[in-house]
Amino acid sequence: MDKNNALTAFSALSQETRLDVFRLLVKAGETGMSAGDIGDTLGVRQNTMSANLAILARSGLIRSKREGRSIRYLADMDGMRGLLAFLMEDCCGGQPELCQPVINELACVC
Amino acid sequence: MDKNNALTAFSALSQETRLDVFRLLVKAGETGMSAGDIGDTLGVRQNTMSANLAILARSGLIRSKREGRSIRYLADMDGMRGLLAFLMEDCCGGQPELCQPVINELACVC
DNA sequence: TTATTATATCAATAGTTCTTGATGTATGGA
DNA sequence: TCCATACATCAAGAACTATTGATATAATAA
Repeated sequence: MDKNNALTAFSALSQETRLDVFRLLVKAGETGMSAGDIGDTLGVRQNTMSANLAILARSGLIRSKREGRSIRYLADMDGMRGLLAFLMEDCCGGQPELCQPVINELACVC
Repeated sequence: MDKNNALTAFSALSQETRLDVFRLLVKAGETGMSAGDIGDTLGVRQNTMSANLAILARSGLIRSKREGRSIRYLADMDGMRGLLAFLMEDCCGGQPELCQPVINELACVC
């Protein structure tokens, strides 16, 4: 993960539809969802959703798998991990107790 | 943390100077850095940096403390925790093992 | 008070991003 | 082959964002 990857990822998450999509796919887990179902669930037009899914996919936060006529999208947890690691690199000026609560909060929602 | 807070935060991190500032302040830890030192370190003009610091502060990712003529900025780890918790809410379709690696990666850099 | 240092705000321009209608491509069924 | 379904791409206008020079404010020192 370099700086440009990170910028692309944060930019991807800074738009309402794409943030909704990512959170929906986080909830969906390994199963993921088809592009059409995502669009229907969020009430977003086909071409708008397709453009936004492409942006999320390019950012490394989601991946896709063609299944017949549909394409299934899934949250990419490796991409997410890389992003957080980049962001928190050398964190807290050598005082881990400052960012430990971040980790704890994350742990408890899983 | 609601969706608008999250969008504001990701938008704040999606611009190069602001991402640099946040990572610099993460490294600086509790000590933080003055606005001027941040600008000098990153080679960004005064008014541009001021505008970018204001955006980061409004996003809840950094906070500030006036000290005489200077203003000291610090990464806000509570804000960061809230953002991650929002993003990972109800994650992994009930299968915690999928996002545990994210947490582990974070843990080891502290 | 006047000057200096440190930072913030303003208004305008330049650049970027979003959405949309229209159209293209891929897959599978009749 | 022809059609329907599922999704992607394109071009253009609208909306948003970033940077800049100029200026304002806040704290302090002379």
